[in-house]
Amino acid sequence: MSDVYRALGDSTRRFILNMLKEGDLTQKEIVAAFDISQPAIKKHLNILMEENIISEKIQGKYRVYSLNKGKLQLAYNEMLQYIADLLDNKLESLKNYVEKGESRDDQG
Amino acid sequence: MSDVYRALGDSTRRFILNMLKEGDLTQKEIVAAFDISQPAIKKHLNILMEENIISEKIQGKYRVYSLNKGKLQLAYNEMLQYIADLLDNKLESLKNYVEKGESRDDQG
DNA sequence: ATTATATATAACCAAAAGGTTATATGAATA
DNA sequence: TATTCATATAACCTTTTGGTTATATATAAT
Repeated sequence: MSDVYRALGDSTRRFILNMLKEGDLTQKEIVAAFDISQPAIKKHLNILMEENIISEKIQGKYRVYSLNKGKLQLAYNEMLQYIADLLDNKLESLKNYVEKGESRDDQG
Repeated sequence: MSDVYRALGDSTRRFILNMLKEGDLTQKEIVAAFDISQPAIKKHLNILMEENIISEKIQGKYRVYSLNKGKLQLAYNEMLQYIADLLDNKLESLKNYVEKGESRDDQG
């Protein structure tokens, strides 16, 4: 299992991902959304890129960042599989659980 | 949001959870499974207990740890929900994905 | 060509995380 | 009772993490 936990383990990074959900953004735009410095944001972006959760495209003097949804989906599946195995869960009920937050037929 | 990312963000702790899936274990047994010291393991156990992902039962001189499956499921649900929101995920396709490991229709 | 803008990078810092050893304590056993 | 075993805890160390400021570089605009 890749270390998506690390990448998602920081609230600034989670917020960056939330921003990128709405659409691609330049580094400048991302920096502007926070109270921390450009190098600090850059480090977060680097971490997200190391985990392949976002990717970077050079556009002149800009760096445009976008969500790597394929990778996120893989991460999602890995985690879902992991928890399903761990709990001997029926994927069906887990699916409901995530989607609706309901039907906790606790088969622990 | 509780700090599940922190609790699950360490591979030693995830391994401990895997061990506890098989059944309750004493601290001694858990320590024996790793190359790190008893106090180090104890710290990991404390973190997992702080997040209520495991619980401890005193049995004489032993501490018996058990997985709190309901809470673990909640923790994973939280993370899965976060990623699902990022992806606007249809969980139907994910079901296939996990079950058959196929159909990577990269919708990046 | 000069200046301004966007980003990259180096050097540094404080706090947190994960580990250690040494030792105390409480329960079981010889 | 003395000893051993399982665990707890204190003190400490190193590395990582998340941040800083200062400065370099590359592109864009004057």
